[in-house]
Amino acid sequence: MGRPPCCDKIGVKKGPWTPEEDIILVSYIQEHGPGNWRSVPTHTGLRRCSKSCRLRWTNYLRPGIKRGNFTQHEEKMILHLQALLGNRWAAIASYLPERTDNDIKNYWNTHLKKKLKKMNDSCESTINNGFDNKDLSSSDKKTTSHQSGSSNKGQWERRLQTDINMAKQALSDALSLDKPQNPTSFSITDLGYGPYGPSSSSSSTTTTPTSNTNPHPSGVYASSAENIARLLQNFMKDTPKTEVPSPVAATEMVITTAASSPSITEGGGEGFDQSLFSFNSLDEAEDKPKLIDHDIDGLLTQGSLSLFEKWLFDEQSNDMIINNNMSLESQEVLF
DNA sequence: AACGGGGGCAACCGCCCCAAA
DNA sequence: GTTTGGGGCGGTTGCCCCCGT
Repeated sequence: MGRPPCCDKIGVKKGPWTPEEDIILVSYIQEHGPGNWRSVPTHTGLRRCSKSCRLRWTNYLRPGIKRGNFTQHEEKMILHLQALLGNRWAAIASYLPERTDNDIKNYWNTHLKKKLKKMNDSCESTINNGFDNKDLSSSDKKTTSHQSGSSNKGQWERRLQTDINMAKQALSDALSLDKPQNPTSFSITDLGYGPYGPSSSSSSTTTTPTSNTNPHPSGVYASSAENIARLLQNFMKDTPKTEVPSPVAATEMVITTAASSPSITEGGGEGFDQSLFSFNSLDEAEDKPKLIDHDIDGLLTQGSLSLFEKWLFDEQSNDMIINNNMSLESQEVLF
C-alpha cells in the first residue's frame, strides 16, 4: 500500500553544492524541465535528496533570480507585505518574482528587522505616545501575534483575503490571455514561477510536476545556459569576472540591473531613513533603474492589479505603516 | 599579523497538505 | 479508507567572510 519507497537516505550527500553538481542539475532541468524531483537524483546520478535538488534549483539556479542588494522599492514591498501577510515568505516572494522566499526571509531576518527595531527605538525615544511595545518592533509584534495564536482569527482572515485576491488575479489573468504581456515581466512568469506561484500560472506554462515533458518554449531555459556559463566562470578561477556576452546574458542583464544599483544599506549609513517608506524617494535617484516601477505602472494602467495590490503601491498606505497606528483590521477595510 | 565576534547567506530540518497507490 | 511520499513552506543552523581590536 502506498507509494513505492523513494530514494534511500543512505549515501545522500549534504552540504554546499559544488559547481559540478550545479551544472549537472541545470543541464538536467534544461532538458527535462523542473518538476518530478524524485527522479532527478536517479537520472542525474547526483547523490542528493530530491528535496535538496528542488531547493537548489528554486533558490539559486533557476533563471531570473536577481541576486545582490535589495533595492529601496523591493525593501518597501517587503515591509508592506510582511506587515500585511506576516512571515508568509512564499506569498511575499510571489510579489517579488525575481527574489526567492529564502532570500526575502534572510533579508528580513538580517536587515529589515534590525532597521525596524532601530527606527522603532528612535521613535519611542522621541515620541512617547503610549505604545506598550518594549522589546519588539511593530512588525515583529505582528509576527509574534500571528505565531502566538492570540489573533489566529485575524491571521486566518488575512490569509483568506489574500487568497481571494490571488484567485481574483489568477482569474483575471486567465480571462485575459490575449492581453499584451508586460515586457518587464520577464521569464519568471513564463517559467511558471509567476506572481502567484507555479501552480496558479500553469495555465500558460503547463509546468507541473507530473508533466515530465519539456513544456517550455525554446529559450525559456536559455538563462540556465547562462547560469552554467557563470558556474563555469566561478569554477575556472583563472578567468575571474570575465563576462561572457550572450543574448541570454543580455536579457538577464536587464533584469539584474537593479541588483547593481546602490543599496540603501550602503548609503543610508546609520539609522533607518524615514524616506524609506516613501515611494517618492525612489524618484530622487536619477540613474536608478525603474524596471519595477514601470512594471507596476504598466499593471496599474492595465487594470490588472487587485485592490490589495493597489493599496500595496499606494503611497498613502505608506504613512499607515509608518505610523504603526493602523491596525491590520482597519487595513482590511481597504479591501 | 593574529584573533575573536558578528553578519550574511546557503542549506537543512521539521511540519503540513495533498495526491498517489 | 488508509498509508505513504512529494512538494511546499517557515524556522533554524552552520559555515564562511569581514571587520574591529
